[in-house]
Amino acid sequence: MYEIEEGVFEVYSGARRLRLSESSPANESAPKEITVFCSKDEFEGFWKHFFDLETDYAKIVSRAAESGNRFLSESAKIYGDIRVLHQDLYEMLISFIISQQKQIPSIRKCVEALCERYGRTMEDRFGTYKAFPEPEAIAEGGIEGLAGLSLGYRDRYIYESSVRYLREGLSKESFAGMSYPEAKTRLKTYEGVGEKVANCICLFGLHMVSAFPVDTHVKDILYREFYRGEQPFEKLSDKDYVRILEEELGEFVEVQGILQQWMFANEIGTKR
DNA sequence: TACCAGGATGCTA
DNA sequence: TAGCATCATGGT
Repeated sequence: MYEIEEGVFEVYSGARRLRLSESSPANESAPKEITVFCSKDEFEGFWKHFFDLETDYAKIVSRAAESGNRFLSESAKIYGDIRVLHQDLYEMLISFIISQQKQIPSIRKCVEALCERYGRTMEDRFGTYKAFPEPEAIAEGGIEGLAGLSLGYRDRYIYESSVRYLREGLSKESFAGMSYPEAKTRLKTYEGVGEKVANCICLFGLHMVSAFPVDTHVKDILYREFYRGEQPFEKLSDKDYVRILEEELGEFVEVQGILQQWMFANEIGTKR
């Protein structure tokens, strides 16, 4: 999501782009009005599902708001309008491989550079733009074709994962009928995909909202807001965080990935 | 300059 | 299995 001018945004997914604007109503307590600039068919056929508009989040928001945990409650109240998007699987695979050991602005630059080099040039009513690359383009370009994009050691992971993605004909349908733990296990066989990245792909690429990615920010949250023990932060292991999650957020297990998004947004203080 | 980033991997005990 | 070093690169 990019804000290209005040109140005007662009959203990209795969080869698609959507422009939308938000306007503040005269009555400040009324919800903001969103205008999407696309055909009704395109909205109903793609973007409505992309934004997960079929799902009623109100119950989840109110449950979280009344959870009794100060931080979770606050996060739900402030950021409960953030939805877990139905994003493209390959795009999530590559984007989250890039994300490891990088800051968010740097991740964004890398993805843009990758699109610029390997994405197809697309055109809509607002002009031309670059799509997210197809796996074929990355595979054909070879590992050397990824040089100069600030990818560092991740270039090999991106290339090899792209080749495997093609060879196995991977798609969202490949995971149909698979449980969240089964999907995560399969994803972790890909180069450069560990526990955290696999969870992100499950959450954003497969919409498995039980997935709860634990990164550096989430570790801070879990320790500061949920941990009841006496150990110092440095002493906690990954297993400890899994235990904290089960004990403190177990009642939300079927939607905990959604709560993760709200708390993450609250932690980094931006509404993306 | 030193340290850290929406971590993953391979080696060692 | 747990703990640790190492892996590029950019930002602070």
